[in-house]
Amino acid sequence: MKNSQLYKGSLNTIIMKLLEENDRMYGYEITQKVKEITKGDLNITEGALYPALHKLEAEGLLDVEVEKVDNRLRKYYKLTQKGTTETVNRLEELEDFIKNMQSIVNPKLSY
Amino acid sequence: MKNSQLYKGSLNTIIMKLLEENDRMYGYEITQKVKEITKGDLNITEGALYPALHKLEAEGLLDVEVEKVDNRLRKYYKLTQKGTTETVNRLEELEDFIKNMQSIVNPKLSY
DNA sequence: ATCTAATGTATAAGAAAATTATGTATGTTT
DNA sequence: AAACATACATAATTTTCTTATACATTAGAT
Repeated sequence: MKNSQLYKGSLNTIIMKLLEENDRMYGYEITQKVKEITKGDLNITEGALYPALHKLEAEGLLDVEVEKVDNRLRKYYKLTQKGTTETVNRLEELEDFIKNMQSIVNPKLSY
Repeated sequence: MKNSQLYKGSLNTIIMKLLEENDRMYGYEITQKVKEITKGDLNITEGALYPALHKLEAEGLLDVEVEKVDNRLRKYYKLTQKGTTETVNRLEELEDFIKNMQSIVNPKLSY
């Protein structure tokens, strides 16, 4: 993991975006998916992931379904209706953020 | 200020990039420049800015020159040689970060 | 058979980076 | 005279993450 701290603050948005696409996912699955998408650049640690999931659930943005697969516990998370609405906002913010950061890196292209 | 927390962790990189372009800048000038570039989306607060500048200086990445303009104090910051080298790395990380975040937002374009 | 890695969740201690609030001081505009 | 802009700074608190640890099952390697 190239540990730049740039990813700070983006974890919630990442989780919500993945859940918007995949309907339901469990924690470990999210870490693997992110690792795959970023080609290993971003490895979400459990210490960051699980508290984030619990918080999103507490905020009413995620629902959880517990299942046992191969005798191992899995907690499937999915967006609530509120979560789905909120995801739209977060993704707008993310797109603005990306554009803004690009404007900063490459000011010549920003007009 | 649309306060998304996505910008968390990107302040140092923003400062260094601006200083790479503008040779020397003072704190207040940086806040105004960022506000301009992001069309008001990002307003860097003093409580974030000044500690960040002091830390970059302490790390030997920035040099400071104090001047008095219109009877008001200004502290001009510029990249040291070490800072210039480090800026190259930070910008690479930033570009990777942006690409990764784009892959997450728009997975259809990521192959 | 035994060990290591992978799968799966969780929390606690600490660090890093920000927000919020406050403080000081001068100059400009209404 | 009041409000806003310029210009710096710090302290208290919060947010978010890293690091370390913990428990439990399954798969693969030696």
